[in-house]
Amino acid sequence: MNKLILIDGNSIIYRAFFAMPPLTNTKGLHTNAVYGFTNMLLRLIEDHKPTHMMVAFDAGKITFRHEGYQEYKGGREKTPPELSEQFPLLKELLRGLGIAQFELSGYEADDIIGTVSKLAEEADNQVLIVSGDKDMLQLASDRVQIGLTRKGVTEIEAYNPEQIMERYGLTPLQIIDLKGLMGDASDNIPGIPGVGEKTGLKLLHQFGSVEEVLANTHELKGKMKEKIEAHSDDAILSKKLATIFREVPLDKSFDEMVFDGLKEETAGPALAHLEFKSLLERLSFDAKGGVENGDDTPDVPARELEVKIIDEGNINELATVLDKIEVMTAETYGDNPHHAEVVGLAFSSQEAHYFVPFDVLKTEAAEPLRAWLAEPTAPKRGYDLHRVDLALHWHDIPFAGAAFDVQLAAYLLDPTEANQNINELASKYGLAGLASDEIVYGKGAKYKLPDTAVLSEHLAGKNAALLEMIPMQQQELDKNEMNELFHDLEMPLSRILADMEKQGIAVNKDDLMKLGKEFEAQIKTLVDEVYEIAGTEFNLNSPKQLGEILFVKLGLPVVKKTKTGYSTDAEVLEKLAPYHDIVRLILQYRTLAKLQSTYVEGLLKEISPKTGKVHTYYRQTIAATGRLSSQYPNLQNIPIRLEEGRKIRKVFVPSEPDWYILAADYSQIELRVLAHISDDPGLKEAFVHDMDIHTKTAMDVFGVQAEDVDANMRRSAKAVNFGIVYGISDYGLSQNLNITRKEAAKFIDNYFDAFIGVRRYMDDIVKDAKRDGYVTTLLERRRYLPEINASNFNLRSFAERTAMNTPIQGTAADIIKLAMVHMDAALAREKLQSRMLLQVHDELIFEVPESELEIMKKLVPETMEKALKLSVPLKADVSYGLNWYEAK
DNA sequence: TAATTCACG
DNA sequence: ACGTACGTGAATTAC
Repeated sequence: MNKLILIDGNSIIYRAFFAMPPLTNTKGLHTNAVYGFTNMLLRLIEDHKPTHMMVAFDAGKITFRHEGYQEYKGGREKTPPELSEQFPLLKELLRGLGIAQFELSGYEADDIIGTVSKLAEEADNQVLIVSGDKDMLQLASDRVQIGLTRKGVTEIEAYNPEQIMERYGLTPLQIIDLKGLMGDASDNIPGIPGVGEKTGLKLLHQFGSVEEVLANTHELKGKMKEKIEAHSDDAILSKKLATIFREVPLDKSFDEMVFDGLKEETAGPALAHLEFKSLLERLSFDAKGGVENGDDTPDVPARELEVKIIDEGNINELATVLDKIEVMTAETYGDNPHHAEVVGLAFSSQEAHYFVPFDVLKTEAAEPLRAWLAEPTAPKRGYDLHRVDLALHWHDIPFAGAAFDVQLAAYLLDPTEANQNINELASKYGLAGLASDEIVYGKGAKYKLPDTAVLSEHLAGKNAALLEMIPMQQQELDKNEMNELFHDLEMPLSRILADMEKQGIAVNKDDLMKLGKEFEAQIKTLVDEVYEIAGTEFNLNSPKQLGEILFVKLGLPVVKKTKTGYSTDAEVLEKLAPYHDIVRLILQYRTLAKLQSTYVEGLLKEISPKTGKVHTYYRQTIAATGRLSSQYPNLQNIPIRLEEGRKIRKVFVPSEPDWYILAADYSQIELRVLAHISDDPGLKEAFVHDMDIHTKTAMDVFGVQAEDVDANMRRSAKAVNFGIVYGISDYGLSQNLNITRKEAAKFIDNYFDAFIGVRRYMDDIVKDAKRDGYVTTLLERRRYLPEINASNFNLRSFAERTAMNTPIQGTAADIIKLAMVHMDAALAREKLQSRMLLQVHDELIFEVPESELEIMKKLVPETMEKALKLSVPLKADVSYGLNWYEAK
């Protein structure tokens, strides 16, 4: 017989919150209620040894009870923020503890519990319901006990029907009648005024039910009779409201509630994350989930898996079952996939695991396997296939047909926790028994590859985890309506990115070295001058030594401090420039030193000897907003704002003679997106007429005509527009414009008066985020904001600004990604030689043969503008030249 | 490995 | 009262 524990999550967390003294973790989040809740859970598990557990939560503010009675739960005190911020923490912890949690929009936790307990007792199981709410007593039966919290939260008093009879003289169902008569102030259930527990019990002992009481009021007298007769409707309504609904359409089975003990590998990290050290000790769990073993010898993975190790002789065993292969994992070595070693590949079907050492993959006998890898119609599922594609490419093994990338799916499901490796993902999905990479390989300097037997089994373990994970992720993608985003945008994009990266962009090495020589000479002069003025030689790159010179030796005023000492950043130096000639020189030095080390030397190091190009690596799972990031080298931050730096762009050239670099960038994409999602009439009109948006903003904020907008007004308006996109704060704007906070606040207020739709958007999106715990882009990309209800001002404000910014930045990212997918298709469809090379957030860069210049000048901006239909037009400007500098 | 600085959108 | 603008990556110093 099974033993189920069903917990009323909302009720218990409330109790715990008020019962426990305040407690915060090092990040400033309150954790006392979660702590109390956890203590109670551990106690329950120890005392009752349940086979199944489930925590139910209320979902949404409006429930079916509001249909008949809109004032239900009206007038209730707002949940204190110190408590609301703990809900996401609790839910995350429950996942780590392996305890199921249910919620269903429109129903309360007690309805879910009522429904599950009904099913459970019908199936002959034992049930313990845990709550702080006496209403639950109505669910008691010979199979269902009700545990009510006493005083604190860890003490629980269990009731069965006999004990309820002893205590109240009522059957469980009569508890509903009692509440019908008494009402409940906290839920705003009226009941009959003047009837409390005592009178209610007396009436029920006499008549048995609310209906009988009302039918027999003639047997009563005095004030009591009047009140009951006057409020008979209230009593009926109250009884209805107090009745737990036991037919909730829950699409859940008991299997989903199975609890087979706390697993150290998931519970440990979850408890450690909350900084519950005492609980970790009590359970003697390790914060890392018990994966540390203290010595260097690799552990044998927990799962015993049989792996067929493939060699030239037995490769047919794999070749004949390729159509059954469901997942693959490639073991690569090295951070930069363009230079990564490939150690071997593991393939798994539902029946068997295979490991192919890389040397074997290169043999003639492996041709069928290589053909399968290269075949676009043969679907590949795995983790970070983009990296696999690149690594194989540089070893001359083509790869195609990526159909499901677990890393990418994880990124969409939670972009802030995406760079989880397979092990972390596996524990997230409750799949145990995977040895961690650290154990198998050792970490840091001790990193070394284990022998084939250990490695192949480890990879097979990963494959086994992937096999189980993929359907779970697919289900979650379905639930979040992210199928299109995943299958039609991000998956195709990952192949396009790989193509761009393999193509690379040519760099004129000689010119770059010449530029480096020029910088070197200028830097030398500047350094000498600085030493001369300072009267001593020191390390100009050291903020510490520089601070010493500026603020101690030269006695300049300290403008700003950092954690470790004086700040010497550009903003500070600008302020100091009037005081001393040395400061200008230092600023110039900084500019040139940056260009030299990052862009000349850095770029030179990245030029491939093989291709004479740089091949960046776009990362698709880093930025929380949905943007790409670029590494080895980063080609998304090549200088442009200052002329000295902009010259760097001259060395980026077409890779073929008589070709051109063509660049197209979206004009004001983020503000256009804002106009669309805020539906602000003024902003929309500005873009429909393609006005200069900063001038238009200045006109509306300052209340002047276009011709009266001076440069300063436009500059301020531009800063306000930036601020709006970033999630505005008066403080941030005041810093940016170097004005007082009051003046900045005034600007913002004027802006919101002029663009009321934008104000409404900002208010609504923050409200939505507080309600849902996440925000989304137009294409349903999602970002969770667990700190949106934090009581810590800084944490909460940051989350609020993120809530405002992410749908804007993220939708812009969606749009250019769409444009890239469409552009890739267009180049193929039109059979063009032109190649897409780079993406820089709102800009696409191509290399184009002269013969295709005319068509590309039209096709690129057109494709970009049509990527997604908004309520305002999108605009893209195009230009071209002999190098990236000229394409401006 | 963390902190600081600075390049980009 | 609180004290930050949103999102990245790379180079460098200092611990």
